[in-house]
Amino acid sequence: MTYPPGDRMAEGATGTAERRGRPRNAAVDTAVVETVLRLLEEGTTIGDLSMERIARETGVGKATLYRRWAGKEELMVDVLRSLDAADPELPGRSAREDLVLLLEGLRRRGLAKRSSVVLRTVLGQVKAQPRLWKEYHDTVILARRETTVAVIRRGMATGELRADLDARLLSELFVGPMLSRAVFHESEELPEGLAEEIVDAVMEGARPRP
Amino acid sequence: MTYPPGDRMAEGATGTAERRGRPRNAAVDTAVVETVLRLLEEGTTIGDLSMERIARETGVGKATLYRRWAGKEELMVDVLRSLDAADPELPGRSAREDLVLLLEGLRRRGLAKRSSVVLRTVLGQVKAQPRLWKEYHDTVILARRETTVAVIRRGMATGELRADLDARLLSELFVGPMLSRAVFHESEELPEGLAEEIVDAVMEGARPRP
DNA sequence: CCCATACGATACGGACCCGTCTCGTATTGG
DNA sequence: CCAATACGAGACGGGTCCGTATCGTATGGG
Repeated sequence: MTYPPGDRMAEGATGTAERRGRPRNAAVDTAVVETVLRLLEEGTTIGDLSMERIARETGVGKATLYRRWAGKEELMVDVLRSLDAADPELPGRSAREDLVLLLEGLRRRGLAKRSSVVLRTVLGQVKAQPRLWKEYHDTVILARRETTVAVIRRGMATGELRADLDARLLSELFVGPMLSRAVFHESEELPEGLAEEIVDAVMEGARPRP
Repeated sequence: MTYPPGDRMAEGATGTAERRGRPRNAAVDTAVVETVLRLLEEGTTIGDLSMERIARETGVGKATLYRRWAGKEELMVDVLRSLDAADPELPGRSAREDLVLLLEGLRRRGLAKRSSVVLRTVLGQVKAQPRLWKEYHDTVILARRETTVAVIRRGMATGELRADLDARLLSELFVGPMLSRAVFHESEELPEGLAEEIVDAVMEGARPRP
């Protein structure tokens, strides 16, 4: 699932592309990333994640790690990539349906300890690891926002949604409540049906209709 | 501003309450907490914060730290406490006004690097430091939610807000969009007037009114 | 067959950290 | 004045980590 890097060691230009000796064991790449995810799920901080420990827990030599990644940061970037979940299919029949599907995707993601823990951890390391943050922000956060904004615009075009509001603001009206629950609270607070509840409530508004 | 602890060392019950020798320098308590906040603002991870470094950067002996706090976790709890910002005064004239004030408080908080960075950092350490999380969750997150829910209920009672929705869900409709911006995006995305925009949009709903 | 490379294991020097303790000095109460 | 405590500085033993190097052993390509 992970797709670790090609060879990063390249000391000189000596490298003829033809690799000669024993080939790398691809299973190791996967196993390492899985170990990191498991440790994160179990509550380990990025700060507490050492290459030494990762090697130990994977049952692998340190050299095997350094043969693949130049350091912790490089490894982490690959770990993040491995979390890229496919966006849900959006049938496009109605804005409401698409929005519910999007939020439902978020809800499931919040329920999967794996991504929610990683999410929190990543958020906490933003400034310390600008590369990690940029990677995550650009590939995950911005991508989701663009998808959502596109749905909003379609809804505006069909008259399903008010066209007099900023599309991005509107998208966050839908997404924000689900995200804040996923990030700030616990998984018991992400019950089934929450996606519909939020979408319908935002659609109708908080003010009583006459 | 910070109010560090009384003496935590209490080895035995020997402690007669009358303190004899040189009294502690209260300025040190403040200076230490300020140092930690500064380091966090500058992007230091909790994991990279060592007692040794905190002492060094504050210009203080390690013993001085350990005289006040039993360890890093205790110190961090006090750091978090020092961030408790007074909740804004809620005049209670209308739900809309109160909600705008609440969200405006969040916006300002997101703008203050100090709290937003600490917020992200804390979120990232949740599982690794259950005590920290509980402290933060209970004193900050739950308190805010309760305040918001109270406002919502008042609005329901006066007919300003729909009474057919769960008050907590409704509160998150208002708070979530502001929070998700503050946490996931950058401070340029927290423009003046955002609080009103969100409140009004949620009030009216996303569906066109007839 | 043979040589390049991968593998797990482990040792290495250097860095930093923890929490305690000991200096010499400052500052208080009694 | 004196006993008690605080202070900055830093030594101390014990730990973990980093990134590199070196084992002996697998496992492939040419």
